[in-house]
Amino acid sequence: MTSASVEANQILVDEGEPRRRVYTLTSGMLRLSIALPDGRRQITGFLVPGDYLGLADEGEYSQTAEAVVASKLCAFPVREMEGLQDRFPRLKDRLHRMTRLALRRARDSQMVLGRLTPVEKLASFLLMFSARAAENGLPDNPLLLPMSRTDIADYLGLTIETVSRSFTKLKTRGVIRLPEPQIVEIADRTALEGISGIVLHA
Amino acid sequence: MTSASVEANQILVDEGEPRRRVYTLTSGMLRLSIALPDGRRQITGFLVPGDYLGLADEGEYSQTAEAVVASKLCAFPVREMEGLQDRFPRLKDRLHRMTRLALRRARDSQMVLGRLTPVEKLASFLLMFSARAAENGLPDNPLLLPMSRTDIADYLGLTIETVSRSFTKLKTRGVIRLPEPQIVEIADRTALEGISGIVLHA
DNA sequence: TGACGGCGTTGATCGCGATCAATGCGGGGT
DNA sequence: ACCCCGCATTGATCGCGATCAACGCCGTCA
Repeated sequence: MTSASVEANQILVDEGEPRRRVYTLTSGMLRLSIALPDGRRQITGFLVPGDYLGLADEGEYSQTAEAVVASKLCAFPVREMEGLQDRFPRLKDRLHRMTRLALRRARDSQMVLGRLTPVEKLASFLLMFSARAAENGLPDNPLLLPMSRTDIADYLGLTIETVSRSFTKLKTRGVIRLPEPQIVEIADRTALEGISGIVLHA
Repeated sequence: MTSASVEANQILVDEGEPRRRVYTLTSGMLRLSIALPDGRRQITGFLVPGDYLGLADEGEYSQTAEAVVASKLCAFPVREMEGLQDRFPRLKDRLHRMTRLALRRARDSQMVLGRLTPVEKLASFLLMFSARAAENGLPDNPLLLPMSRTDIADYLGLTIETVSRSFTKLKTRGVIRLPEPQIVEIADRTALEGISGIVLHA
């Protein structure tokens, strides 16, 4: 078990690279993405402290992991992991539980990507992020979004312009305030929940 | 352990219902879906024999499972499952492995939903289905699609009209043939792969 | 046998989100 | 101080996919 740290926008693991380690994020934030040959990109999720990286993969990583902000991690060589899991069944259960949670979140994301309108997508994104911030003991109302508009767009299947316009719509409706582009104040959580129309797995 | 069977379009488990059993599909096909209050629906996946139902959930089912065609399953009460997993570590590993595969597939689906065009979506859907049919020892070239256009639309985040037009486009380009709406003959697999632009987890 | 209803396809039109473009703002470097 | 450059926002326009609508086909049932 070794520790690792990455700076903002640095790549930690690359899609297709052999899966040698599993990581736990201890601080910061990562984004996981898949890219198409022509440059289109889909962000499949953001990792916050306590989340794992590389759990579901087999053979090689199926996603690229980059730091959104400077981050620290613990790295476990996959060989050691197997031994560890045998010696500590509780660890094995924990990893399995985290994988199942990741799957429930991915299913939520399928719903968001496939069937919500841009404003609904953004509303559900903000609520999910607020819930996850609260879970990590971070402020959940003046909410800090460390990622760029481009990242949000690539997560929600939109363009940055549409993301920006959706922020403006929520602001105009009085549902949120945006003192700074990265700081979201949820003015009316109930309204936001009504707009999102969906309850996501925290 | 008991067995169960459902007829076409019959609901097996409903979103929100307490999770009392885990199932394995032994024959037929299921669709898993999430619904919004206003009726919008997202199909998150199709289950083929060998797949499990309810693995990722905790407390209650997060998705509705319906039969696409008449199907048979084995049902395991979750209580027994825990005991079984302790007595048969191989079973536990198998369930974990299936969950991880389901997660990789869900991530692929996020990419498809968020960033592909309708024709690309359909191409990748057909390739994935062909691969899974082959895995199950079913014919993978004159490919049988047991689900309706509505199901395909709700899986790909499109309308039935757009799905139908995308079929027509692939047909016009000579990539597939459609002797019947439910039978797809892949005339040029390489071209289809080029259109899809993505390699999905089988 | 004819009427009906479900399903898939095709056509016509609309409107939302993508695209193209310009502007503003703030931070960093020389 | 100045000039960039990256990022977010806003405006103008385009075009793709949704929507509205009609039709054909093939079951089932009386």
